[in-house]
Amino acid sequence: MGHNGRRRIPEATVARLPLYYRSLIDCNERDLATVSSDQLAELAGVNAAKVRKDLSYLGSYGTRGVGYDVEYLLHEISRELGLTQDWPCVIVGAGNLGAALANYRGFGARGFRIVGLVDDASDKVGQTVGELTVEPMHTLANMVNERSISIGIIATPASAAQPVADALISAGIRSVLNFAPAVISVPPNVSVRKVDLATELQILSFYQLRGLTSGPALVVDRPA
Amino acid sequence: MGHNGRRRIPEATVARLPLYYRSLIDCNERDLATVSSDQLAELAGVNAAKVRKDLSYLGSYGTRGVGYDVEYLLHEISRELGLTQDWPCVIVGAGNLGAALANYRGFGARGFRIVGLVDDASDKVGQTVGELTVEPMHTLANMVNERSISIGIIATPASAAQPVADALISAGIRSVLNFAPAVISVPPNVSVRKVDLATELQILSFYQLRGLTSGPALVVDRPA
DNA sequence: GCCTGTGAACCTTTTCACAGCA
DNA sequence: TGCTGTGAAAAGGTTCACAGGC
Repeated sequence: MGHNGRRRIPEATVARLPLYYRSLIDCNERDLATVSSDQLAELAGVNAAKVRKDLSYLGSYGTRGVGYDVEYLLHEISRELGLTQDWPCVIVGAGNLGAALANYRGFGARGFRIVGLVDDASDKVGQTVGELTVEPMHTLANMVNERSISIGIIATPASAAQPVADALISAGIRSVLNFAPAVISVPPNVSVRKVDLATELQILSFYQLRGLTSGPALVVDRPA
Repeated sequence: MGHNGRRRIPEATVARLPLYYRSLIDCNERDLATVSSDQLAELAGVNAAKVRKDLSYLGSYGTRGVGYDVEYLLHEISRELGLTQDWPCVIVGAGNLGAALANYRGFGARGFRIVGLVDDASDKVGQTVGELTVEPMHTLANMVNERSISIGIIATPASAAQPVADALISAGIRSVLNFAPAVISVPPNVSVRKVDLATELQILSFYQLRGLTSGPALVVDRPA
């Protein structure tokens, strides 16, 4: 089984694990017992060498000549990603985006439940969004504590992003998903991921402008 | 001025240009005439060496001992990103997410106007969302043509993503932003960027689980 | 024969460090 | 002196290609 055991998993690999996870769920629903790196690659939209390399960082979970046991690999990846446990989330900002996120049934369901929705605008506080009621900012620290919230989602305008981040962090949050189009500064023990719609569109426009394509874009193979 | 002239801009650099763009807008609003790579780095949340390298791919637009002229650099980056022109977009999927995106005033405004909202559900068609009316799928090809749409935004459930992508592409779209949690296959002359909330949360959960932080996360420097 | 696991080659990206110009 | 522009070094990520077990 080579040197394997406890090597540090590269960031690029971590970023692809959710992709494999989703692909394996697919396999499972189609009652496949095993998958090859080729099949998994196709489902995940990457190439087979990458799949094998990535999975090898987790351990030697495949069988030569056969492939990977779907259930088993699914279990291992879930464990690595922490999807066997619950991650209560709070959304700050109950505007269009915040409300949509609160209602969104696409959080891979597993684990990431929205348990709080916060906004400071007095016309928002008290409103109902799905099963949540909008609560005022000053309740944040208590909320995080009482509901064991571990992830904060920023869905405010850019100008509010930094103060909101500060508030989340001083409430004890150490993982932040930022939808506001602004860079936020955080201490080194806090993770931030950002999702920026304008940025994505601008990248598309760059390539469209030149008749080029972004990425390997080798995600081909459709007949037509 | 070195070898510069028409070197190909690396993808990693392209992905950061929107960040610089936004930072420069900030500078402009604060009436700064010039900005150094250090300042720009701080605003964009990257390091100064990267800023200089990135900007050097565009040309030698800085002045040694001084920095970069804000207006001028802003103009150059706008041009590179194609923000001097209009990019009409269509959103497919008028659920929570699609509706939120249609209303979202955070597309960096410039250029990316949503000019169509499409959904196939008969209870959605005809509804009004902001200033848009939901139109049925079969109007897509005409719409793309008549309104010169260049970017398609997929905001459907995962199961619809591939057929919707196919429809967009056969309508002539060559840039796709995919919010559905599914991999879509496209021919090599089409760009796809994806935004996946579940993926982002799972990456956060991976690092939180281990008490680690993703990325360089050196975006520090806040007093406290 | 089939498919994994993995060194080694290769390519991209980041960082360093400093020459060169204002 | 200050800050850019850029070769060169280092790090990180991807792909190749094949040994090795099923």
